[in-house]
Amino acid sequence: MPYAAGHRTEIKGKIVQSARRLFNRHGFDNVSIAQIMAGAGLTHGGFYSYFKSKSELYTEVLGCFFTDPNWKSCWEGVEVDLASADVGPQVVRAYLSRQHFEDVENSCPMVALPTDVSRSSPHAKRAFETVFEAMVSVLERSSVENGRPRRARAQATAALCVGGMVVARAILNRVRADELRQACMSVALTLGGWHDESKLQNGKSKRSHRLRAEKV
Amino acid sequence: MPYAAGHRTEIKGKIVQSARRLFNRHGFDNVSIAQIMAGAGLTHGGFYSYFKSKSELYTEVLGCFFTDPNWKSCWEGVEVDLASADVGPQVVRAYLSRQHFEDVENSCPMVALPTDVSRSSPHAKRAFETVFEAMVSVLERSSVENGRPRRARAQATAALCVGGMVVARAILNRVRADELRQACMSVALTLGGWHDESKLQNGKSKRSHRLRAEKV
DNA sequence: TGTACATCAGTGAACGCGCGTTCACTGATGTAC
DNA sequence: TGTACATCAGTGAACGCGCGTTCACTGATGTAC
Repeated sequence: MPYAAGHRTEIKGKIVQSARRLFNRHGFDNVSIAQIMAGAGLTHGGFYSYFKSKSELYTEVLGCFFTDPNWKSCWEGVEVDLASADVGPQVVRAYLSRQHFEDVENSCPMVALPTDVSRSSPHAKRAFETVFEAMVSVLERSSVENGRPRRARAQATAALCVGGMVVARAILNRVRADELRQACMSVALTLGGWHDESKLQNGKSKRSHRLRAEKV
Repeated sequence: MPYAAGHRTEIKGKIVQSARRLFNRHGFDNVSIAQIMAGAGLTHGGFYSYFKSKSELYTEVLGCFFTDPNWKSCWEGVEVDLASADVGPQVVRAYLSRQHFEDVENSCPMVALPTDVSRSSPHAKRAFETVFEAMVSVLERSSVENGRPRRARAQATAALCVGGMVVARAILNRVRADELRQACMSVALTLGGWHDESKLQNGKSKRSHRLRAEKV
């Protein structure tokens, strides 16, 4: 038996990562199999020994983010510790960060590909749902009790994070995009109970200043 | 001069409407010019006497919704009166309604096409921005003063409406999608100051019941 | 250690297809008389 | 009212191109001796 045991697994991983980068940048339909395989250092012909079809790749790519234990590497430099009690505000800040806004290639697929998924197979939608539920679940566990249902708040917070990023990337004016991210971040932090209301009213607290200075 | 004066304007409108329906359903890239022209009752060859290129159509299609005085027709059966003082909650309810969720063809392009736009030309992004700003502006004017900046709240509310719909359409489970819309609607109404907080805590008010009965 | 070999990962030519775009032409139209 | 006509909206064949997918083949690999 030629080739080491883990060879195919390793190559398949390279193909998925190449596809993830290209899909994030150009969408499902504007990426050819030849491009994906070239990104993995291969030629197009070998693709079908790894996947039944192009659309089968969609599901695989969606699953490799957020639910993947290595997802943190996608946001290098942004600290998110899933074990921390502070994970809620950390996720919100990382998700709506300038870094995530700019790094389209390593973006969360919920930001880069949601409408592509809504036009895709039930398999892709299920994979998307899993990623979204994982995010809601993290936010829910971390949110502060305030009399309103935690789950509903967590769902709205997640939708706000995704929506804020999707819209910020679709508008032309960069200043407005930044303003939108900040507005969504502020409201999202309040929803989870991680933000002092007084800070939102005047924006003069230390934390607000720090956030602005860091250009988060 | 053969053909009446308004003939070309009328036909151009038909092409744009056909494109809007097809783009909403399949995205920019999965719709051919032949399909668009067929939807307007024409053949593909005539397209280039109306538009310089396919991508020029994107801008035109984005502009025809929301900023268009006739946009209301897109949500038949959902009452939204832009002159009303109550326009904020009306827009939120209509936007996150089941009807809007289901009627992909006549959907707001911000829900159906945001990632397509983020990969498109600056022209398309500017058109998207105009639509989004129009929505923010309506929400801002209608929102209730509560000590926090109205504009930031309006921006977050709009992002929440768009994000909630985008995610709801991308997940498989219909019940979860409904749950998500409701959660986003509830939070969005609170953000604008149009919702009694007490109603959110137990969901037993008349209004909550009416909303549920109407399956909004 | 060196060599011959079976395996199978990867190659690239070929397929049918539909796309965006162009253009010479057709024929429906309102006008002039 | 009826007819001949100039205009130009719309047609459809044709173009080059890149796509997803297939498949006969090549050659790199680890193993057996």
